[in-house]
Amino acid sequence: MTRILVVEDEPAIRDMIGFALKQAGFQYDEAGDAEQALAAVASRPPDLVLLDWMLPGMSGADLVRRLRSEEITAGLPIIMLTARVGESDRVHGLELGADDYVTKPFSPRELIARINAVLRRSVVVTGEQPIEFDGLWLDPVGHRVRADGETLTLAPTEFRLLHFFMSHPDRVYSRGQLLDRVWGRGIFVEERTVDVHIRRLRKALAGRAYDRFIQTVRGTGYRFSTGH
Amino acid sequence: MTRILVVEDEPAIRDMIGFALKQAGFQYDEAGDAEQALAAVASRPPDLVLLDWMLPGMSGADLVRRLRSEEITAGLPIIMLTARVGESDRVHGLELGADDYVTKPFSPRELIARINAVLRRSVVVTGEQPIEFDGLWLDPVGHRVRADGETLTLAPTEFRLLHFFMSHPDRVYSRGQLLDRVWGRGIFVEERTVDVHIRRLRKALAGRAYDRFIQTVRGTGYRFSTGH
DNA sequence: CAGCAATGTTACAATAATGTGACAATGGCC
DNA sequence: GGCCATTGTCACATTATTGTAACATTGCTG
Repeated sequence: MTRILVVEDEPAIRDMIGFALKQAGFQYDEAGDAEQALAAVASRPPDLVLLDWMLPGMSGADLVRRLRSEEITAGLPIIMLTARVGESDRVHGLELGADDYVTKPFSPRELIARINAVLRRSVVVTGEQPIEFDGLWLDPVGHRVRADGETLTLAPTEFRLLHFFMSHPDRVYSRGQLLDRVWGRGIFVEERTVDVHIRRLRKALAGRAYDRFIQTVRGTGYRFSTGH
Repeated sequence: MTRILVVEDEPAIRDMIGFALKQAGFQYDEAGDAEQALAAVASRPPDLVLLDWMLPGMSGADLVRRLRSEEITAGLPIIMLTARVGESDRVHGLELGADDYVTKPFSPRELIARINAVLRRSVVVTGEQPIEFDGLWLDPVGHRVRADGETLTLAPTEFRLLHFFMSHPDRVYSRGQLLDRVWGRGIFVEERTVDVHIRRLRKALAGRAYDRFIQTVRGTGYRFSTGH
């Protein structure tokens, strides 16, 4: 499932975009300014960023520069949203490293078309590094998990769940939060579904006793931690 | 600073391109025909070549072939400029070894975007050295594949697919990404087409059990890897 | 320890993703 | 022009995944 981060301060436009994205089958997160955007990117790297040129505080251009300068986010596909029409601005945005831009006003159809085009172009995932905890190793790029060198087979949701946990260790997440961040916003499923997937993930990790990393916090949620 | 060689016989188009390139911060050289282009490449190798399909004398296609056949220029990123719209020409250009093509008329923005995309991609491009994994051997220049010394016959698409995979092992690629990078951008085919070609490639490799190198990652795409 | 809420566990049916074979269109080649 | 290889697409088969419900177990509170 493709996840898109929408950085836009106008709630009306944000909603419109959100609706279009949902229609098109994308998951998405929202950010009202550059700071929120950076936080969102850090906590859960999206597959693509839709970025308004005009933002309160740090401008869209600054944000692009910032994202491009960081190793991890350097390859993140970015589409700029801009009301400006001057060629110099366009070139400017592209020079900074945006992969494409869409001029307001735009139709949802156009937006989706651009997104698909850029996504197809983009060179795989955000240059994510493998993560390891005590011999439990996960490679986001290769989509692989190893326990003490032995490859494990995980179903897609199990993989995403483990990936999320390993990216955010030592933190408790409620079922609702997990649904939001692993399943995606706007996905409507029972909260107990999380329990079942936790169970499945634990089962998959149980062979080498790595299931102990997935811990239940009664009354709150679940946590990934190498400690007890 | 990135240097681009523009091979185009029409002075008007050349100027337009030159202006766009300058605006975008590229340096560039110009050539009016294939001979000038070869001379320019020899004297001052560019980072990328923008090449008109229709040239007086040696055609653009011939020039691509020529550049690809020379050791030093074999990996040079090439973008074709073409007025033709026929699907067969596109395939042709990409088969010959162009990295992308832009159909006239094009906007400066589009051109720059394509250039940036190709440049970003080409950084990772592996040379024209033969690649081998556990007895599966592929020669990009000779267009040859051997399994334990025995030559395999692959259809062109199968070969490109395998070549791409072997150049990027242990990474998962979505169907869309494979279409972009093996078929070429702007080629519009069903994503399921990838499945069929994967199947054909596996079949071709199955004799020596090398089909296990092509792995399905459910919900995501495919991966080439010698491991399981 | 009873009673209750939260979580673990299992089974299952619906759905989604992928594998597979066939076919028609296309273009190269003689 | 006729033959052949290649290719994209479809229809259908097969398999994996997923959400849910139902029941079991655990742990807490008084």
